[in-house]
Amino acid sequence: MKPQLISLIEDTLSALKDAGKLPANAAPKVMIENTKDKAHGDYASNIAMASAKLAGMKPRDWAEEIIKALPESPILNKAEIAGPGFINFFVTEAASFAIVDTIFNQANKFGHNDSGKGQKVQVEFVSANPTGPLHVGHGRGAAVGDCICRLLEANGWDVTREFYYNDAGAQINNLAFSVQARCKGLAPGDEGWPEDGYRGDYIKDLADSFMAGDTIESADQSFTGTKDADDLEAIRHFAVAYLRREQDLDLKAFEVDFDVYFLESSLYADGKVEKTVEQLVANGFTYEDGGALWLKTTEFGDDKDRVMRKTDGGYTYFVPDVAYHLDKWQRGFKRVVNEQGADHHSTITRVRAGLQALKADIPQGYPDYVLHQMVTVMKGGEEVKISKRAGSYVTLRDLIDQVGRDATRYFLSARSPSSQLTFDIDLALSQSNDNPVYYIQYAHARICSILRKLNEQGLSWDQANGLANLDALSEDQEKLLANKLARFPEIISVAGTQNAPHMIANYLHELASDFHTYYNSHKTIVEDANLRDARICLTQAVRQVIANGLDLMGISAPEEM
RNA sequence: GCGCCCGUAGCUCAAUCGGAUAGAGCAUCGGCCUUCUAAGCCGAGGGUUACAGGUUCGAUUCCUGUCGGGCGUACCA
Repeated sequence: MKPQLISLIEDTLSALKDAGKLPANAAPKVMIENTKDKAHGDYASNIAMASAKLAGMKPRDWAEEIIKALPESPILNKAEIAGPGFINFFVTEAASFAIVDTIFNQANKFGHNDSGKGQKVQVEFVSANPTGPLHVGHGRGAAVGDCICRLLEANGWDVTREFYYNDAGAQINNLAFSVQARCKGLAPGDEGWPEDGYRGDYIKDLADSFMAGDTIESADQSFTGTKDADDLEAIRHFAVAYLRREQDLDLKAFEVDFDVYFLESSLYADGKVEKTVEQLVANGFTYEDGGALWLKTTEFGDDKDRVMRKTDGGYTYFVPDVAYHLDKWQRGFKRVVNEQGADHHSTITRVRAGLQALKADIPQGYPDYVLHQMVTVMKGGEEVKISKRAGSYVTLRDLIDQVGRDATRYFLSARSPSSQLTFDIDLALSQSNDNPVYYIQYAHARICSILRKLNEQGLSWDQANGLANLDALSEDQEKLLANKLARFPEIISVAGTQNAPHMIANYLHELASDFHTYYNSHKTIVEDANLRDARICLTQAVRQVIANGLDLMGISAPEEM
């Protein structure tokens, strides 16, 4: 509907140019907005206010000229001036309800577009270190990241989901030391317990499993505990495999799948880290100081240079990160989105600086980042501090077990990623019936029940007859619903370009609300077969759009509740 | 100190990259089930959008400053 109105206005403007009322070189951008109040019509445009100066007239007078010059159109009932110079468009019923037919034709593809043109995009998300089970913060990353992937796919992109495992480096050493201490019967606080060791109970479970000689089967490897508490290398391998398996189970419970699990250790094994360092040195962006090798990140907007190679010979974390992103680029991903927690935002400058310093013709803003703010977990009216090392945190799997996958996904992705999020466990548990996700799912189930009820009454739904009788829909709420349905493609487009999954949640809630209101005031199964078929068409279209929207969030659309 | 994110109803959050009277949910109060699922609907109260300026036809949105909160500011990741 919007594109049609835009071209209508563009035609009008060029006619006005021909008439000499607008400079021929003027090219105001025509924008059509959704109205909040139906007294303002179905759609509105600010074109008169935006181009009044060009025409040398007052906005309202100019709006008058534009309206007079509007050609006749089958989609338009009337257009009128309002407020400071808005032009409000009142669309015909036929034009509004045409969306129902479109929805049936496109079914589960309704709302999708091909603006991505099948180009490759890689989305890296979660990327938790294999040093413990996934917690709520990872859950937010998983929910938001997966939803971004689905949105990109709906916008025509070829998406690769990728998880980067930091299975090398100091944190892993720390993990190995912690497990080894447990293997030797030590507990946190004991003499000999590693400083900053991981204290969680899962470390003890892990150690017990190692000492029992268990075999761990994870995604791409198998490793058996050697029962030798002095064999640190074996402990390290075992611990990483063990925790990877745990995280795989967490993700499976959340129904988040990845196409690629990328191991940091492989960058070392393949010599990619060394190669990256050599290139940076060759390009003259490094220097030695105090026994360490530094990267001149200040030449790329950082406030101080950063250490690449420590005095102990090991690389700092961002060096393999640069190598990793070079690898992404070389794999042909012209677009990359990294979804990660805001506590890691300092890596952005360093990774981008490193990529620029490689002189590999990688664009300056590469890669894109979506940072989600911290999740505060409330339980018993108190904040649960998330600390992996202290072992006190709410795991993602706990949450899914208690609240359910759908509700967990909804809570974690229904808010703007840039806003801090409070996850109140008690609220999610004790008032689970008030979870907003049920409100949306209930609308879907209700619509499904209409068809069941119809069958019980020995009636059937003649879809073709309904489509032929859409003009029987004369209620304001019906037109409101149709117009809301027509907005879905726009929401997908905007949410996709802005990496804003929460817009889908908001839209679905609005649509469900409009439907519930309609459902309560007008019966769908009425005597008049034409009206009945038409109403079922409308509600089934609503059902399709709710199902499509929930699918974008990775949430199920139940047929009954 | 510096950088990033944020500040909207009692609480948790929206507001489609500047639009008309700032919206939902929870909580509070009052109505609606012999009729398609009451996990629902209808209504009421609740706001100087932290504060002060600026930009323009128009600002919750953009700019500057102040205050307040979170995160970062490692030869941890």
